[in-house]
Amino acid sequence: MAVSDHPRMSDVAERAGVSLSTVSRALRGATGVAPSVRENVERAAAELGYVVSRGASGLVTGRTGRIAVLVPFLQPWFFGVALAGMSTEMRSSGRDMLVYQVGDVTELNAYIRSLPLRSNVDAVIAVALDLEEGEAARFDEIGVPVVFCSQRVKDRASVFIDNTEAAADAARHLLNLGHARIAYIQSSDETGFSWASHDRLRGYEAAMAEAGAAPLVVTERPGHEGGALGMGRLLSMADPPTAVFAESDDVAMGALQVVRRSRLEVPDVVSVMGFDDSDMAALADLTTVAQPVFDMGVQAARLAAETIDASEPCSEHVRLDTRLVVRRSTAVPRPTRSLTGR
Amino acid sequence: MAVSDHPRMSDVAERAGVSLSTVSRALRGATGVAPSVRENVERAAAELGYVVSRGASGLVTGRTGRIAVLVPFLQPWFFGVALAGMSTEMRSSGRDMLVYQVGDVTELNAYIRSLPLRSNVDAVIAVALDLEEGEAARFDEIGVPVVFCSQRVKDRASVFIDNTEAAADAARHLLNLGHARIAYIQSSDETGFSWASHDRLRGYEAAMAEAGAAPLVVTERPGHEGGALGMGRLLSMADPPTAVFAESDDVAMGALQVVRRSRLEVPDVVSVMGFDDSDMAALADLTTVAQPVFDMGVQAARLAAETIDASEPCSEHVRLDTRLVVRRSTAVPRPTRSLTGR
DNA sequence: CTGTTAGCGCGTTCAT
DNA sequence: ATGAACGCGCTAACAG
Repeated sequence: MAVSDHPRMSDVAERAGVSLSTVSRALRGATGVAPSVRENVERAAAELGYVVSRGASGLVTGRTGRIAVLVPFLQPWFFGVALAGMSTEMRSSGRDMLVYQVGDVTELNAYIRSLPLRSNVDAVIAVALDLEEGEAARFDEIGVPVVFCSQRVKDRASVFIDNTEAAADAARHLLNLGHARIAYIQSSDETGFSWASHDRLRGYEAAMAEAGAAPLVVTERPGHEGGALGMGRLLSMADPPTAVFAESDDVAMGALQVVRRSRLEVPDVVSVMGFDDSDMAALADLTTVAQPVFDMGVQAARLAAETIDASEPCSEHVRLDTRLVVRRSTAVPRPTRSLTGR
Repeated sequence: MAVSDHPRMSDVAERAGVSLSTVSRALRGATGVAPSVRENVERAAAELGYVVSRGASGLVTGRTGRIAVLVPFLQPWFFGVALAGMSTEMRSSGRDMLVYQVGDVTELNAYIRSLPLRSNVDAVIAVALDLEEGEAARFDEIGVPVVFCSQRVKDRASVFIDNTEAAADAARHLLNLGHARIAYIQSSDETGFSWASHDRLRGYEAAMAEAGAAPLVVTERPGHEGGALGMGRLLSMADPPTAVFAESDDVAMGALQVVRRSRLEVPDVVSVMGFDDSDMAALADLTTVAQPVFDMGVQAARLAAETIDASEPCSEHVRLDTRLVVRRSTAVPRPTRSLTGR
């Protein structure tokens, strides 16, 4: 197979009338190159449409200029936003972003091992992989620094929010509005609960306990389908809750759908609160907890870049703030216990 | 700077008790390696956690095993799904996916040139970049085969749907239901219209003309905000339309929001049709045109892989089918011209 | 400030 | 079926 006919550094050198190493220095922005020469070289490179081969330079420097991002899914809003943040940060630091959809966490181990990471990327960012306490060790054998995004991992570089505190704030908001019967809808699949969900539940429970209110938790499948099912169960209880706090906006949307199809009014009959502030939340006028997903991506990429530049393991923890976004899906509770208030 | 301490191929060779070239052959699945030896080598590599350095092998083969994907945005549903399709296909063909968010198309040219594509990736997939007729030529100078996804480009490998025909089908569905006053909401920003939007408009117009109905087009900013504004304008007309066809689900969602906030019933008062079948559509019970976005990603990645393997330019066109997904946002028109029908 | 030289890790001849 | 030697394009250390 013939080697591709791309221009090489020697072509640029010839055109600029200098030596190979001068081109290398000039293009790399290294010091010790006369400004006029540098300009010449850059022009020659541009005219040839030349770009350095990262493969060749990485062979020497031991750096690839690439960061791998591992996501469980690509489709949900959350990952698109996080990737956008990372992309922005990596663009400014001149690094490239490799994206791998790892899918089911149960096959995570095997998949990670099959990935060409070691000596092919400088760092890995693992996004919302919901690892168990010890599972982070799986990343040790890939021989590349890892930054965790949207999950706090002990003694590892990670970027995260305080799900527990944020959920407690959200629950308190409902309590402060005067709600006493507040349900929490959480989701669970074959893999079990996500850590985020787990932490949010704890925050909800803490706030309820603090207020002397009895917790009411329903568990359904993930996504808006689960939200619809959960709300269905709540609406068929003897004493339906006046407010529902869903684990995520997606779950909340399912809950809202059921309420609206039943022609019950939100928030008159039942208040609904979500978590995420995804793009759907604004559309649906959903009160929710906003988490800075884009910024989490930025910070994760920044942490990765720092780790690479420092060439030593980093275990910095970056906790980002959440904020309650109050919209029209929450209000003071209905006065009576009848669903329609009539 | 010390070279990283990853295991090299020679380490595997030593451990397996064979030579370097045998390891290379075994790991690459080349012929001419005794089965027992191959097994030994693979075990040794696994034990060492060794993976081939693509940089080094690419230096020899001229192939990087990487495909770059260029997207204007990362956040919208569409791109996540398309990337998921590509990711799936690339995983099965053992290639890695580099993702670049190119952002504003106006700076596309400069950005593409700054990207380390030539001799760093084997192919480029450009997703929904909305290029003008001649703009595709910008990709020529990067010296890498390009596949266009979600845009038809003359004489270039591309994967796309027939937006015009799909939109005509959608409009015909509304006409067949008995609607005569059907509006189309399109979006436009500083960059102008997208090609998809443009093509859909043509389909709508053709279907309307065919039925002898007068077209009614409103143009607003992109996204659900534009949909809300557009619907506002339609609802304040002397003779509001009985059906609205939005350029996209996102726009349709904005339109739906306005209708619902006005306490007008969908589809009793006004039918609403979208385009995309995004995840929101199902949630909102929105009738829409489904386009196979995931499959478009798969096909684009497949085309890219074929082009690479054939090592010659490919200009195959892959047209994928759309289908109308009828939900509860469309129905026969209200009997009277009053908005509430009373 | 610039040029010369020696490898980086691997795939591919060509021997054996 | 296996091994030895060469070079892919580039950077780094050194010499000038």
